[in-house]
This record gives sequence, C-alpha cells and structure tokens, in this order.
Amino acid sequence: MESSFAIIAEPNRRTILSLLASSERSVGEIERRLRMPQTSVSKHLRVLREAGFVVARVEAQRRVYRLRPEPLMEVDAWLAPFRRFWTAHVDALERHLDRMEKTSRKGKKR
Amino acid sequence: MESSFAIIAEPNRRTILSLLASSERSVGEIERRLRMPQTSVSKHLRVLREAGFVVARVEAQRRVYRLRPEPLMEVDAWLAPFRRFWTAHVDALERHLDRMEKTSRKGKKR
DNA sequence: CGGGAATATGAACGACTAGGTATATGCTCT
DNA sequence: AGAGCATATACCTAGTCGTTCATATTCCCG
Repeated sequence: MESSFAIIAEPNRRTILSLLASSERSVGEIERRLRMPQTSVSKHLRVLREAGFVVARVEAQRRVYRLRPEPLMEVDAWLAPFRRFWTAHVDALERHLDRMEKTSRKGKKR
Repeated sequence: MESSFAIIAEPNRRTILSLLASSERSVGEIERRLRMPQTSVSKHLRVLREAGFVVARVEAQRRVYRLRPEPLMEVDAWLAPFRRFWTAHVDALERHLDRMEKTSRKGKKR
C-alpha cells in the first residue's frame, strides 16, 4: 500500500479527506456525516494515518483527526508537468474555435 | 475501474503517462523504454484508453498513443481545495518565523 | 502470396484489499 | 470498581487487478 496514489484511489478515503479539509473531526463525527460503519471509518483512518495523510490527537476518549499536507503535495507535484500540457490544449482549442468562427462568418457552410 | 484516481494508482501506468507527456509514442517504443513486456504495456494502454487518458492513432501496423488532458484535469480539480490548505500552512509558518524574528530583535506589537 | 513484425486479446493464477462481524482496549463518570 | 461510550484490531470472505503464457489479427514487403 505504498504510494499516495493508491491511498486516494479509494472513494471513501477521498471523502474522508475532503471532510477533513474543512476542519478537523473526531471519528464519531466522520462516522455520522458519512453514514459509514465505525469500524470501516477507523480502518480507513488507519490507512490514512500510516500513509501520513492525517494525524490523530488524543482528546480524552476521542481521537481528533486532522489533515497533513505532505502526501497530497506529492500528488500535486506529480501532476505539475501535465498541467503545462493541458493549458496548451485549451489554447489550441480556442485557436481552433476562432478559426471556425472566422471561416463560417465569411462564407463557407454545408 | 471507474475513477481516474484508481487508474493512476498503478505505478506502471503513471510511468507510461509521464513518458507520453513528453511526446506521443508507439507501443513498441514504450515497451523498450520501460523494459516491460509488450502484453503488459498493451493492457495498461487499454485501461488508459478506456478511461480517456490516452487515444491511439493507427499508423500502418503501429498504434501511436498520445495523451488526453481531461481525466488528469479532474484529479487536479479534486486537489484544488487542499492546495489552499497547504499554502495556508506555509503562510502560517512564515508568519510564525516573522514574529519570532521581530520579538527577538526588539519589543513587541500587535 | 506468404512470412514476419507490431499489437491486441483471452485464460489461468496469485496477490492484495475492502467490507463485515465480532471482539478488545481505553477513558470517563458516578 | 463497574457501566457505558469511543475507537481500534483480528479474522474471514469475495472480488478485483496485474502479470504471464499462448494465440489471434492486421499490415508491410519481398
């Protein structure tokens, strides 16, 4: 279960992460919000914890989980080279549309 | 194999995508560059194709694969909210360091 | 036309993993 | 100290995925 990519491949884990993005939460809160069995939440949290996506602070009987940015930054970094790629494509699309508009305005159709 | 996240969970597929980011390639080129059995390459390409990450152009007996941006843009979009999160952390760190420097240099403010 | 290169597909197999159920641990409060 | 809640862990099962081997398809060229 090494890579950060494998971790976020799981939909429930992505949901948990999104939830934690707005603010830290206890296990019980997550459980209720996502309507997911507690043991399932705990298991996913364990995976997330061991992969460094979250950390737990112990607060009496509850554990409050909060996000850690590093693993997602790693994903973001991998994505970077591709980003350049698709902005270029958007430009190409715009040029294409411009061209189409010009030619259709001046006469050609079918 | 629905989600784009699941697709890029596979290391070999990520490698293939990275390779295609620099330029389009035939199956054989990928096979040689990555030292991976042809049938394996073909299968990963199939998965990538069906998920919209790549398209193949037929050129005689070869198929030349090139990247399509959409699915990765989707990943990028999911990542967006978190990005704000970790830049905030860096900011907080910077403010913290600023404060430390100021207070250690002279009296305080604020 | 036939052989061979480039690529795709199918079947069998092992590895891994998510989910469920049951249970254990730890903490708080009375 | 015991009841009761919050969370974690163990075990099992079913399904999925990647790899390998064997074979099919399509196209080039002599």
